[in-house]
Amino acid sequence: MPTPVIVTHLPLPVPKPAASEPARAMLKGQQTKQVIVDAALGLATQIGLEGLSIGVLAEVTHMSKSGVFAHFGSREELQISVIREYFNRFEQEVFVPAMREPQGLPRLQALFANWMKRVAVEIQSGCIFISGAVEFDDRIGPVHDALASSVKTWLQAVHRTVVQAKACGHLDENADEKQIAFEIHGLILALHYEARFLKYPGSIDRAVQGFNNIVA
Amino acid sequence: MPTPVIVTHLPLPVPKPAASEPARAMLKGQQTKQVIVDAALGLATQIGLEGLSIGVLAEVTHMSKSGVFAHFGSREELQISVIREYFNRFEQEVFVPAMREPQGLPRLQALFANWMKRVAVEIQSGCIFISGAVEFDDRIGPVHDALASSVKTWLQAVHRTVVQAKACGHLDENADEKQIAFEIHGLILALHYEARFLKYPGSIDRAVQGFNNIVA
DNA sequence: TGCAAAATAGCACGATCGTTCTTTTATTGC
DNA sequence: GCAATAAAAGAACGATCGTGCTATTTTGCA
Repeated sequence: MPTPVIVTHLPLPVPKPAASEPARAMLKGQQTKQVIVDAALGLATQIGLEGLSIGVLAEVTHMSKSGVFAHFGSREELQISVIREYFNRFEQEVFVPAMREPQGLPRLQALFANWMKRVAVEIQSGCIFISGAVEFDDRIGPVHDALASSVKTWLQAVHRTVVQAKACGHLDENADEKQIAFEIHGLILALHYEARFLKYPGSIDRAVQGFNNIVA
Repeated sequence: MPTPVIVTHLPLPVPKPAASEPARAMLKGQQTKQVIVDAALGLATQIGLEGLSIGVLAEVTHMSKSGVFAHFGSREELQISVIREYFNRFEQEVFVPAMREPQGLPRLQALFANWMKRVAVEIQSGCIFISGAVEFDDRIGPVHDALASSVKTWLQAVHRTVVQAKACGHLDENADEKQIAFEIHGLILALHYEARFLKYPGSIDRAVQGFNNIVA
């Protein structure tokens, strides 16, 4: 039986892939924009999307403020570009490799393991899906929307993977898929909170243990 | 067997209780300071401790910027005052009532129920123990320290309550108390995230269900 | 009631913010 | 290589920020 391919798209207007084949070189403007977004992502993970300032971004990239600004037209557009970049990396690093595992519990375990691995790195660098949620939870506008739809897309992928695992008979037949997805999310959030903010050791092991408790 | 009285103290230099008996009226300065802190707490829960600005705080309280500023001497001191106020209210609302319940599972259940009740309100208003953790997770200084020690004090109280519940034989004898405290924290964080940021309905029920799964 | 002290206001400072406009430099297609 | 065009820089704007200094008002006490 062929396992259906499930692809997750970021429900945002994705600009042209900017010529994927390496033969067709990126225009100068496009590649400096990429440099800026990379630097902005690095800054945003540390100090948050709201802490992102065009001034320090210009310093870091050795450009003028207006030079940086011209690529985006507004600070909000810059923030949205950062969110888009973060989502793409997250997808490539966490989602895509897990999809190569067989459907069911193995795939769910891989998904959680990859997620954990990523958060373990983010204990040092920060996670804008978490910090952004706090910064934009009571605001409206395009930045909030871009962030919320990215997060929802990801959480839906988690939920779908749980549903499949149950459908494969790998979970208790009385299991509530939404409940399991909720509790998994909680483990990740607690790991991020206690490890990054409180500097508690052993949080990773506790998140792993929590996952095993849930699927058991 | 007498149940030991457990008191939680905020490990910060607490300023004079400012005359607890109502006969001794508060000095004018003290009571306007209280008004300012109240307003600041209201602002900080919504837009975060970092979003707190003396300018808008002066507007809200119908005072001059310097009038507000003089009560604290620095923005950091204002933020610390807000944290202290938040902690006190949290303690009175969540911790103190639970301590009136008998030790063991009933007290743990009351603690979680009160915590949930508070977070349910904070779905609208925001929680500075959560937003503050994100804002100050990679910063150093007195504000970070005040926030971290407040949170640690609270989480230790939760852990202690779990230990007591197990000691009373109300939990599985193989239960890991730290693990349980970790998972409970995760449920609260997931509730706050999914209800406040993503506006998902039913998050409260899922947190309750998660708690029941843990203690079972 | 008057006087010292506390509380508040007023004003200005340097810094940083996002943004706009104009000018200069670099890159592209022919 | 030249001309058209894109990219980057430069300078300035109004706004807001935390904070310091000096006046003015208000309070508490003898």
